[in-house]
This record gives sequence, structure tokens and C-alpha cells, in this order.
Amino acid sequence: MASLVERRRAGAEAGIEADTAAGGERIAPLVIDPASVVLERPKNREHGDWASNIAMRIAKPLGANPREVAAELASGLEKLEGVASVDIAGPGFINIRLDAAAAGQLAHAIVEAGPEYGTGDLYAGVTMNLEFVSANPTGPIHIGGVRWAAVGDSLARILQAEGALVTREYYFNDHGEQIDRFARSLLASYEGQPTPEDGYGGQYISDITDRVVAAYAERVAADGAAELASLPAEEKQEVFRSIGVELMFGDIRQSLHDFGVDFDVYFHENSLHDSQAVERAVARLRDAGHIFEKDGAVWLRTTEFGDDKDRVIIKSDGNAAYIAGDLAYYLDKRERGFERNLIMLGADHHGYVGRLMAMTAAFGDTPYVNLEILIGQLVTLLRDGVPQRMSKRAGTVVTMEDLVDAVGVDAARYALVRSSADSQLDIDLDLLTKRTNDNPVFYVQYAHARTQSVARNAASVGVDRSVFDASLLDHETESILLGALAEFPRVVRQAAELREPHRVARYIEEVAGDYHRWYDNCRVTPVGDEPVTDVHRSRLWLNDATGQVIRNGLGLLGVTAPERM
RNA sequence: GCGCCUGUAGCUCAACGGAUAGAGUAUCUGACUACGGAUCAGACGGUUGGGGGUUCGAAUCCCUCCAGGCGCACCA
Repeated sequence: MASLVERRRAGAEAGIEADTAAGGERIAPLVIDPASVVLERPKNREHGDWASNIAMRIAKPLGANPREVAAELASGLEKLEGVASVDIAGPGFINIRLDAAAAGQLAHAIVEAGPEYGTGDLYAGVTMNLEFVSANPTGPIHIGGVRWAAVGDSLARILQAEGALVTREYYFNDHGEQIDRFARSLLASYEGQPTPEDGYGGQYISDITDRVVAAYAERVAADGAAELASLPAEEKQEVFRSIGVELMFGDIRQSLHDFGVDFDVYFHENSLHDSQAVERAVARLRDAGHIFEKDGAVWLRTTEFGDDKDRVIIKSDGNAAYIAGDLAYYLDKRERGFERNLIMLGADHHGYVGRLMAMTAAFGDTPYVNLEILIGQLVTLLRDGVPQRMSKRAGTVVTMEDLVDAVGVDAARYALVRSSADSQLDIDLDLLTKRTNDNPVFYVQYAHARTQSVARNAASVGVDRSVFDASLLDHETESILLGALAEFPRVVRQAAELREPHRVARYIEEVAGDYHRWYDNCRVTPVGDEPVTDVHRSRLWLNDATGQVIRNGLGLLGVTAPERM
């Protein structure tokens, strides 16, 4: 099986905006891989506003010197409106510099576009189901789950910005062995017994136990149900199971909500079993000839579709295996009309990818397209640099609430979303708690607050946006800031394509830095008795445009953009 | 043993196959009688884990070795 990232990238749409129209005729008939040609904003500003490697790409098939090809192209580019200069550099880069007026026009465009700036149509009208978190209702969401809450919700926002019709979905696993363990743990707690061998421990278990007892007591009072203590053991455990799961579910929803994450659908696994959906899914696969029986169990021949081994769907004891729910669930999503189904899983579940992709193929769908599984690496929790072992059984779990209580929602979300999900993340609670200024979120938020402060000051001294002359935005820091602002749409697009929200975070950090440096060099309001000029007015547009971009970017991350700090 | 992810500055992490590998933080030096100093300017800091290969060009792609994390059920 090819690497997931590779498959993901191969399936992503290539974004090519190189304009070859300015080239001569000898280039037209060439066949080159468009994905290898890039028109980009160079890292180094001395290389101009835009740069392209096209000459180096096409030199070989042409049998020509890259610099000569570049020169030919450059002569055409120089004639374009708004282009100030075109240089050939290094092995054959074409560096394009725009005149200030052309570059500055962007500030006006951003302010006009407002919240729409940065959005695109990459996935216009595409129905997407994004499933994430889906933690078992056997305890509070721990720190690993919080990462998916932050990354998943942000990804949903980014995909929506590209026009996707996204449904956020939480698969609520309320069926099976884990839940039974949870129920047994509650019962044990109620009866003063030690935590069962395979059960859950910790303070929250006794808390939930007390609440179940209280909730059941209300039921007794209301409709005369039998006293809890008088129930047979089996019924007693069922009381703890049903009410305990319900309470846990409510708690999880609440903490996610407090974290700024609300799902459109909380899907209960139980409903799949109750509605015969599992049977229907199995029947469908059986009709397709992918089912066989062996050793008293029902199997899905996943090896036919690249899986390591065939998988049991119905165990020999007649109960459905876990994957049976997945089959029915996937089918349900497809029947609800989702073209693309994304599931975010922790690295501890990446072993499922093969079988789920095989399942997709068995249903006649296309793996990695109709179903896409995003694997994220786990979070290591540190305390003063020492890794902490978390154990649900021992109850030594750091929860979502713990993290939010320590650093707040904005800082927590930002810290979790600013790194690639491919890399393991170390979170040092003590560090985050003691020195919150270390979190770059404050740098970005401060930049936004500063744009708002500048706007307020401008208004108070009579600087308004009645005039906009882009050619007056010609300071070096303005050129850099404008260049950064221009990147936003492609950053959003790339973050959506690659499913990598962290790109947005890194980007707004750069914008914040460029803004602070501009602020240091260019005043929006006049000093002392100086009259208000069009320079001030034009700069106000740039100030407001920057605020808009940071606001839009923070919005994609689910982080607030404060007016003041 | 097989598979997936990772290895980049003291630390936490970026970098669409491109130009001199970047930020934050830490350490050191500077800048407020100017729109918020939660800021800015500068310095220090790297054999991108090691070794091969592909390419005009590799942190990025391929092979191999080393190290760490996580998986390889008729458990969920």
C-alpha cells in the first residue's frame, strides 16, 4: 500500500496558475507536466513579487539554455500592465516585480471582499462528511481527542471556505464491550467494589455513579420505578449503562461546545444495529460475492482489495464484530448523499485503514476518494519536560477541561492546530500555564487588536477611507505586507487540498509579523499638527485589509480575533 | 518480523522538488516626550539522524542503516 500522504496528495487537485500566454510560439506545442511548473511568491523578497521556474522546466525538452528561454519569456512579460520589471536570476528563474499601484490595489480589494477574502471554489457544491473525535462515551475527552477536535473543526471551516458542503459528524460508539466495561465500573463504584480488572477508574467514575443514582431516584419518584437497590444485578447494570452513557454523552457534547466545536450529527452506533442496517450492509456485500463463511463466522474477503487479511464481520457467537458497524455506517453516509467521507483517526488506529479501504472497494466505491482517512499522530503530555503516562483505568487522564482551564480555549486550540498532524506533539502543561506569552496566538491576536486600535485612532483624528491611491503604498514594508496578504487565498486552498489547517496558522503568524514591522515604519495617523493626507487615508485601507485577513484566518482556526487585549 | 508516522537551531516547530533551510522561545545588545513595548532592530545558534542514489537543483523523491512513537484480533 502506498503511503497515505502520497495517495492523498496524488488525489488532490493541482493548482497551477502559471500564465504562459506571454511566451513565444515555440513553447506552445510543448507537453510538460503542469504540476512541475510553479508561479510563486519567492521567500526572498529581493527576488521580486513573483517568480517562476518555468524556463528551467521547459529548457530540457526544448534543448535550449534555461536562461535563454527565460529571456524570451521575460520580454513578453515585461509588456504586461502592472509589471514593473522582469529579471532573470540564478539558473533561470524569472523574477517579476509589480509596480506599487498594481500591488497596492489589493488592499482595496480585500476591504471590499471582507469576510469573503480568502474563500475559493475548489470544492464548490461537493458534499463532504467529516468525522472526527468520535471518542467512546466511557470517560471525558482526553488530550489526544482534543487535538482532533481542534484540527477537525478547523479543517471543516477551511473546506467550507472552499465551497464544500461539510457535515461535522461524531460517531457515538454506544454499543459493545467497552460500554459494558464502563457500566460494570459504575456498578462496582456504586457497590463499593474495586475497579474491575478491565474497567475504568478515577474520580469521574464515582461522580457519574452519584449522578446516575440521583437521576434514577428522580425516575423512581416520578413514575414509581423500583428502587435501585432492589433491582436484580443485570437490571442494575443496565440502569448504570443507559443513564451513565447518556450523562457521559451530555458531558462530552458540553465540553466540545465549550471548546467551540459543535457537530451537525451525533451518530449513535446502536441505531445501526437497531435498524437492521448492519444486516442490510452484509446482504449487499453478500450479493456482490465478497462474503464467505468459515469456522462458524461470517467473513468479508478484504484481501481481494489489498487488505492484509480477511475480516470477520459476524463472530461465531452470532454477535457483530466492530467492523460490521463501520460497514453499515459507511453505507449510511453514502445513502445520505456524501460524495466524500473523511475520517480523522489517531495513529493508534491506523491499522484500520487497510480494511476500511477494502470495504470501500467492496461496495464498489473508490478508496481514497469516496473514503479518506486522515491519520494524526498522538499528543505526548509533558510536565516539566517529563512525559506523563495517562491511564483511563488509573484515572490519570488529562482532559479537555483541564487544558482549557489551564490556558483558555484560544490558546489551547491554537497550540493544537499550528503543527502538522503528521508530527507528534509535545504539550507541556506547566510551560503553557506559566508562560502563556510563548504561544504565538497572542502575537497574532495582538496584531489584530493593533489594527483595530489604529482604526479607532484614525477615526478620532479624521483619517477616513474616502481616498485610496495604491501608488502611495510604496514603502518596502508595505510591499512585503501586500505580498503576504495576496497569499491568503492560495494558503487556504492549499490547506484545504492537503487537509492541513496548520498552514493557515503559520501564515497568519507571518502576516502578523509583517504588519508589526509595517506599523513600526509607516504611520496611519499624522503626528502632531501634520495635516491628514491621502497617504494616511491609503494606509488606513492597508491597515483595515490586514485586520480583515488576520480575522478571516483566525476564524478558520476557530480562534477569536479580539478588538482589544 | 511486517506496516504507518516522525527525526531540521539549546527547546517547541515551519518550509508547494527551487535561490542564502526559516519562525517563536532561550541567551546577549540596542529602540518609547510617536497611532498599544504583548512591539521593533541586531547578534548568537544548523553536516536538515548517518550513508548511497535520481535531478540543472533534495530537508523534501528512491534505496539502506540508526533512533523514537504507534499499529499488526472471531477487542472495541
